Amino acid sequence: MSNLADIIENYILGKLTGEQRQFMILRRNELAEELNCAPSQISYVLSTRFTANRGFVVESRRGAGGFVRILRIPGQQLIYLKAANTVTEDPRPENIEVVISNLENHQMLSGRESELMRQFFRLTEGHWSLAERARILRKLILRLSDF
Amino acid sequence: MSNLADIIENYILGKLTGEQRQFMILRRNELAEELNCAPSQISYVLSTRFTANRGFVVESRRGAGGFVRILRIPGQQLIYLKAANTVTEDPRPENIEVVISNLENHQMLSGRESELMRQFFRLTEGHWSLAERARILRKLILRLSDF
DNA sequence: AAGTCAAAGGTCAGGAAAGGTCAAAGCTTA
DNA sequence: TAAGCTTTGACCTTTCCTGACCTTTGACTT
Repeated sequence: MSNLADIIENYILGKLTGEQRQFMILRRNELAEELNCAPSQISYVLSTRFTANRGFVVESRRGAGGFVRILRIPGQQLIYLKAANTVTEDPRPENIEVVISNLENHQMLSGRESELMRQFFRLTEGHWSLAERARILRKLILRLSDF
Repeated sequence: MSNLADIIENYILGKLTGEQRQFMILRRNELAEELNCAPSQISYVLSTRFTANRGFVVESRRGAGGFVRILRIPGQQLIYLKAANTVTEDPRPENIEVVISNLENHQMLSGRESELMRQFFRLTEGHWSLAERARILRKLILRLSDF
């Protein structure tokens, strides 16, 4: 029960919870060297353990001065993120309805807001590819989490 | 009454109750090797004996560094399981009475239920082998834990 | 300003190491 | 013998980890 992935996860979690931080920044290569592993292993852990569904957002920049920033998201925003993640690749009306009414149930959307979204997708049915509709719905939701 | 499945069950139960732990972690392949059986047999025992209804939760992870974690859920079902395990191989009336009244004391059997069981064994005395009576009593008790 | 370079981080396929499943054969017992 | 547990083995899925190769970014050159 202590493979590399766990060690890396604990290292990061330790920095986050131990120091009561809402975020942390690290250099991928540095950490890899410190923990004696391949840099890609850090990426692996980030993508499997620090997912949006688990309440994290990972941002990064490449090139000189590159970095990886890991943020933990507070509860409410998490609900939006989870909702965005339940949007399927080919969102049929039922899926859209599930997502919207779920948000409404969590009181993350007012009645008027949710009705607005419903109408929006009803009225634009067949206008874009399903993948495009998915992208739009996700973005709409994530946008909401900023207000 | 000591086939592989029982041995495995007792091994795990021993670790749990003997060391007063609320959980234990094991490697499926390791344990299989130690007990000289097929790994899938461990899975079999876990899925048949360490069920939620009997007060356990089993979690696992595959792949490198995989493991199996067995947790006992504090509470009621466990009492049934313990009772079933105190049934001796040759259950004389005294043993049966001890088991039943113990369950009654723990309020796991109503007065009517325990009387039902008492009568049942009284009325069938000498009908089967003692081993068979033991098997029946255990099953009765475990069945109760499912409700 | 444009081009070049070195220094990040990202991706992905593939091998290895677990554990999971399931059908079928083997036992036990009524 | 029928019913119901046990066991096993063949095959599947998941998770981990690395290395080769790709892309992005900032700094330096010209």
